[in-house]
Amino acid sequence: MRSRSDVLELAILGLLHEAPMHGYELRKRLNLMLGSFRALSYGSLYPCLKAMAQRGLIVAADASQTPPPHALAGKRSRNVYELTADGKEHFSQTLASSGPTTWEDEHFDVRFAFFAQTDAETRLRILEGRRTRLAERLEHVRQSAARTRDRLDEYTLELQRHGLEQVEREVRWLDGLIDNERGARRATERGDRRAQNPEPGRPAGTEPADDADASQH
Amino acid sequence: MRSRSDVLELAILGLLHEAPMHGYELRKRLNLMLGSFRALSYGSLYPCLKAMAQRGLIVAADASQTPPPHALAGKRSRNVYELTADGKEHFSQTLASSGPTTWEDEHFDVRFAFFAQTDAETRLRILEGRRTRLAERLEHVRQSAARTRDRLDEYTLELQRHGLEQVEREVRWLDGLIDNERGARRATERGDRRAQNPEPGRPAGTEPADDADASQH
DNA sequence: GTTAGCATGTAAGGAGTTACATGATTTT
DNA sequence: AAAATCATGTAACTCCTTACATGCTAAC
Repeated sequence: MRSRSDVLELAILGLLHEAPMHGYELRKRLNLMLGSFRALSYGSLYPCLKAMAQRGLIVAADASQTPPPHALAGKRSRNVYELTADGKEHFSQTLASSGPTTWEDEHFDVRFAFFAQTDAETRLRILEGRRTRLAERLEHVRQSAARTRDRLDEYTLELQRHGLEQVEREVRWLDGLIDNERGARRATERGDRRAQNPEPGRPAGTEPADDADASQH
Repeated sequence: MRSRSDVLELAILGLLHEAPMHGYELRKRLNLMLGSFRALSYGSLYPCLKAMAQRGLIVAADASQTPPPHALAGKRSRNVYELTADGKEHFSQTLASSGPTTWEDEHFDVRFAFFAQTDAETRLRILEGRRTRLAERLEHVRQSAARTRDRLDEYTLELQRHGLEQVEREVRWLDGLIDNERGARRATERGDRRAQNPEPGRPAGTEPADDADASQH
């Protein structure tokens, strides 16, 4: 019963799968990957790397191997990590899983970020799971909102409305993605070569002209 | 240097300010209030109540005072809490503050939930602070996205695009609210009696017919 | 009368942050 | 040579969750 925050671990495995990296850089990529904010601290990252190295998922290759731009002799700083065979194995096994924890808030983003390396069936199962999860929430919130509506002031009401709208939007986003995946799958089953690369693209109903206001910075 | 999660404390103060309550009910209201998910556990709530009672912000009035529906004699369960004078004082002082922590993610929602009891100037300052905060994020993410765009696969790109869009939407929501507050303030300054109650309403550009798709469950 | 839900609490532990301590490299 | 930024790490502490332990009340 592995605790439910192998999230960080999975993210690290995934990034190191693309290319070896040292902690500092890893952190920046990590912060970008997940919606992008909530800067992960070194106090989290380094201990995690250490533990993963001990478990044999990654190894710290001394910087002597790959001399960085401005000649950095094999002194001692810059621990460049890379995946071991075990690490690769663990990564792909995790990517193949699609249990209920997969579509929880924190997990979902990371799993989605590695969809390009996830097989189509798993992708679909995760998207559908997430969609169901959000729809449940929506229903729950709607009902309790209906029960308490008249007792609330306008600001609280507006907050609730806005929260609801955000989740609704999220559900529609998932709907678009699911449609795309289904389309790609049907095309593949029919042997349509052109659909080999799923192209998540923009889900239906999301106009690219959307940031007209925001682009005026 | 009060730790930055008086969030829970503030929320409790606010709810008890409306009406005395026991922990179990408090928890339900609490979970509704903030976007509505991430159920707060008893393991958090009860110790917090205890600590607040010790600090003299709230008192546990024995259930004997308000006998619930089906006659629950003053046995021992149902600790109904209410604010003390100190608690009320602390609450209104906190509501009057508008420091930088105010517009951080977790704080903001709670502060907004109590806007009806916050004076107009503070409301505006918090909204503007939050807006600036989000705009900074947006800028930061946009730039690092632009730097890494070509190296990313389509799913990661879509995730980034979606994240960006969400924040943009949030900014527009705030813009609407700020406009409303400014309008209400100008009206009040001119002595316009009709604008006494700010009516946050729906910010411009947010159609109520929005959940047409979602209501088909 | 037994199951389900209301109600309160505690102990252990997970996950992450802040603050500190250190040193190398690059820029000014 | 000073300042900024890259880079790594540790220790203490915070906040919260899970799991446990307990007992009352309502419904079937």
